[in-house]
Amino acid sequence: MSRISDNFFQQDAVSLAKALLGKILVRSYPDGFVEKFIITETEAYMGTEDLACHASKGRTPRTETLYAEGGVLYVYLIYGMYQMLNIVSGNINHPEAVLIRSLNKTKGPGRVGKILEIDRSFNGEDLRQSKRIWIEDAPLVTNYESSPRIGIDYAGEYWKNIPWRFTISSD
DNA sequence: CCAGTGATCAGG
DNA sequence: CTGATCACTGGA
Repeated sequence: MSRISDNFFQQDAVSLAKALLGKILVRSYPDGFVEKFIITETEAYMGTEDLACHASKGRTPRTETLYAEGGVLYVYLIYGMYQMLNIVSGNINHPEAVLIRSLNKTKGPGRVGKILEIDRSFNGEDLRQSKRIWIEDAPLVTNYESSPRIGIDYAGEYWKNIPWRFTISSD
C-alpha cells in the first residue's frame, strides 16, 4: 500500500474520522527504523460551532493550525504531559480535525503521542510530504461503532452527547 | 478515587 | 504578571 497524498484529507472531520479507521499510520525515524500501526479509534472535532472543538473559543496562536488545509497535523500538549495527535481535515479556513485516540498497539491518545514520539515540532507537519510520519491506504472499514466523545464535559449536553467517537468493532 | 505537570489564554 | 483550565494517565 502507498502513502495517501490526494484530497482524502479534505473531507469533513466526521467522514474522515470514519475513513481513517483501519488505515496505516507510519512513523519513520532518522536511524532508518520504520514502525507501522493500524488506526483503531478516532474522534471528530468540527468547526467553531462545536463547543468541544478548540476553534469554538476563537482563533488564537494555538488553534491556528486547525485553520490549515486538511492533511497537516494539529499537535498540542494537554495536562502538561501528553501530546495529542490530530489530523486537520476539510478545506482551508475551516477549523476541524480528527483526534487519533488509539492504535492497534496502544490505547489512549496520551499513549499514542508517547509511542510515536510526537512533540511540538510535529504541529503543522504535512502528512502528504513528511519524511517522518504519514498515512498509507488500506481497505475501508465498515464494521465500526459510534459513541460520544471522551473528556469534554464542558461542551454542553448537545455537543457532549453527539456520537463522534469511532472505534473498530471487535468482531 | 485523585495528583501530576506545564502551555495557553483572558484579565488586571 | 497571575490564575484557571485542560480532547489524559497511572497509581491508591
